[in-house]
Amino acid sequence: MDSSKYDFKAVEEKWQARWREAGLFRTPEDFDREKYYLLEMFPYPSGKLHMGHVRNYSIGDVTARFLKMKGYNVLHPMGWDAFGLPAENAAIQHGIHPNVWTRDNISAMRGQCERLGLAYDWDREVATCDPEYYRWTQWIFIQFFKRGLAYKKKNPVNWCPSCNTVLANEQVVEGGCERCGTAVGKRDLDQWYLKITDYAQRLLDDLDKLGGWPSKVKLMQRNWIGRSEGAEADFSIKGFDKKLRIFTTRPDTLFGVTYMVLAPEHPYVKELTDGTEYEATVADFLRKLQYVSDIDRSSAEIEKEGLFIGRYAVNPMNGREVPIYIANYVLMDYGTGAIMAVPAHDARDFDFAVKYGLGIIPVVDPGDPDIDLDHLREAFVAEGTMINSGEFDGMGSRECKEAVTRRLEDEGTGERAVNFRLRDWLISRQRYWGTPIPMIHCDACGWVPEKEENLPVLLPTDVEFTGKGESPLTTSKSFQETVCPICGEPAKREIDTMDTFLDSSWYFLRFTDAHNSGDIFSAERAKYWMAVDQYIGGVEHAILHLLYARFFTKFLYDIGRSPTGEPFENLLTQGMVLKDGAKMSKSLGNVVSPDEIIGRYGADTARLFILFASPPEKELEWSDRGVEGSYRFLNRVWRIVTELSNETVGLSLDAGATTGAPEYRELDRARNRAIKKVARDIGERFNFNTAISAIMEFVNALYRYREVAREPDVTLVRRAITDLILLLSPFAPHICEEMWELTGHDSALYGAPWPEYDESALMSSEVEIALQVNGRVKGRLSVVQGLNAAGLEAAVRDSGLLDQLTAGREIVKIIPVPGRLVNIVVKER
RNA sequence: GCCGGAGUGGCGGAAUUGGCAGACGCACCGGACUUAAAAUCCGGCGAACCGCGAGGCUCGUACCGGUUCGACCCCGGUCUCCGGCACCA
Repeated sequence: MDSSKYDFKAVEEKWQARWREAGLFRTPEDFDREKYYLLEMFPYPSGKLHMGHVRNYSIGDVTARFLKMKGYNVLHPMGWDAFGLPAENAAIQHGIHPNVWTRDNISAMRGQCERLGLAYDWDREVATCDPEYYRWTQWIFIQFFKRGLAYKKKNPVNWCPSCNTVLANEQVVEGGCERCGTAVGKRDLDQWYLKITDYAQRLLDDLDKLGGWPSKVKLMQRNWIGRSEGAEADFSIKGFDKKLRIFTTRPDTLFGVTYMVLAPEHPYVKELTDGTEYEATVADFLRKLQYVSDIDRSSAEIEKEGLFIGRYAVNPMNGREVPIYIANYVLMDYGTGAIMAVPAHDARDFDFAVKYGLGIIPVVDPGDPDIDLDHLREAFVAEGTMINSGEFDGMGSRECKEAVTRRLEDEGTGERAVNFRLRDWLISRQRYWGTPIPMIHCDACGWVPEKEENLPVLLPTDVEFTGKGESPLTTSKSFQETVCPICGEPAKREIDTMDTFLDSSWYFLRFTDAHNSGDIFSAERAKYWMAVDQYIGGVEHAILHLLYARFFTKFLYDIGRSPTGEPFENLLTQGMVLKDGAKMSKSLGNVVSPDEIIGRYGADTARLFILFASPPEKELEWSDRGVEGSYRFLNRVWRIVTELSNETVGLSLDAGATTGAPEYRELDRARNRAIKKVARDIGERFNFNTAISAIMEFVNALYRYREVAREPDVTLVRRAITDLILLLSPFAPHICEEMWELTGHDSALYGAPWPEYDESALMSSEVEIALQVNGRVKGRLSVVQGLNAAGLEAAVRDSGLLDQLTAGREIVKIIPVPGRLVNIVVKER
């Protein structure tokens, strides 16, 4: 063993064992102290951690250890998002029960966490597949059901033919399955939904309260919720007694309507065409559409297709009769499933009108001579002045929206309306390894929830995993056959399980009271710990997980359970870990395994590098050289500490006077500067990279001191290395514990108080300022500390440097900036 | 297409938010130690030009322009890259 290097393997194993034995990371239940709830997004137990996890948890761990040192009562738990498809696939492919596979993975990953030195309170560990956990997921579902927020509906749903299950809209990415990429089709299925749309407005409004969230994430959620303001209007249909209701965000353009479009699935379509000459062609069109929707939808944009259905609608504004079409570009599940088409002022309608030779009537004048209203080349969608709009002519289009809406309301032909893009959340999954939906179907009583005292509804074990056909739960008779909780007659259990996003929508609440067997969590504990003060995870969860978690929290708040309406006070979205400019992946062969790095350099090095290489929210480019640099740095610390401590062990910090030598003051200034900067960078800015560079500068100052100081001041040195160990300990806890012990401390380093700094030691009596001429630095001047502007200007004038700097040019003015510089403005020649 | 974000040395990145651009690290170069190498310690390191030299001088934060005594930072425009949404009426 090279004596200039520390034995990281021995050191890390030693301290991990000690921490474990001492139960050091347990969270005391001390409600009088100021709390800090720090949480990293819990992982899916795939089997091993990847570098993204290491980054995520290193950020969290440094913060947790720092806050603990700052005196907070810190809750820092970890758990497992343990339901999901890979476990089931393992069962199908290797014949391992999903539960066994999952448990094995969890213990492997827990071991990795420990080897990274992560200070988690494992006493609060939860796995969403624990019956004691999913019991409460089921309980929450029943509360939703009781309040009419969970319902079953037959609907065409997104179906992944490869995963054999339905997908939420959110899980369809560019027309393909989020998980496997297979083209998603449509199927008519009876499915459970959660009525998240009831919360759309609040989910939107409360984003404004989340000052500690990245604006990017808030914007993504805003767009996802997609609030649109406008109006609904009734068009009558000639020879038909029902009105056709449409939604529009542009009521101002009502006079420009030249045709109407219904979604092909609109219920009127059948009524309007049955028995007419159009019946056959319409049926044909629908069949074709079904086929189209089943093939690759991800390829860019689909050509707009439509069909006249032989009927005419009457414009409520001006009585104009316009033809009614059906077309693939109108969706049944947004608005009313029908639109008024204004080709002059809507890009989609314009395309369609051009293709089918339909009229284009401009009603908004852009006031731009370059735009020829009679021969529009594209739709004009911006604001302008109304034309061709009867009494509204000359009005600005913005006021016109209001005016038209008012007229619709006065005449009873419409009203103002708001629509959201957000749809209700489809939560049924035709899978085994998930939380069973605790519902029972009784022929007499309909859908009835399981009695709460009977929860959890356990996953049965007598199932077969074939990977074909329906959910494995269909193979368990004992599971399906039950009795109705209301009438006691034989009844059947729901065999679908829940989307795993439900499991992860409330786990942060369970951590506050993880093993409460009588209740979801105690009100007292939740009140103390909630909300999560800092949540840390990848941006990929910016929409789904974070939106669902907010929704659940609001619901639990409404029923008097959650003490807060928002779960996460502050959010940090960390960037990806890249290698050679690309995301690490097996197919690219650029994966760096955490185990390998820990084995070669130790956990302290891995943590240090990953935090030093880049600020947390940015992408991080993996660099083997950089890792070596971090390793070298730790060894450099080790050497100076062991060397200097030989001379200072056992010395009291209060001992002796210190010399006033310049090198003394310089080292002491470096120490104070580092304490201040590291605290600020960790605690306020989350800039771990600059915190580490501040520690490096401090170490460099120590080396410089050793180089220059003829007679090292032992008190000074001891204070410096003590504080150095404290500052570095959140980043590299193992080596720091070892050095702490080595330098004669007998108490644990974990949780030791963060050092104080002395502001006055940061000041030197003189400060060097820059002398600029016309903004360019031309010289320097030492002046006394704390000089105001006038004093600074006088000092420059008295210095006798002006003539030399200006070279005889006329001085226009002098701008002194205290503590920084003086700019002398001269006339250029 | 719409909405966001970002462009700083050979590389990762700093810059107290309008005040000395390039902290810290990587890579590279030089010196010390060594029989030698590695390791370590010390020093150098944006570019062009002038000077034997100490040093001087100009340019430089994607590009063009503006505001200002002073701009990586603010404003207008352009380009490139990344991310989100994508027929949402």
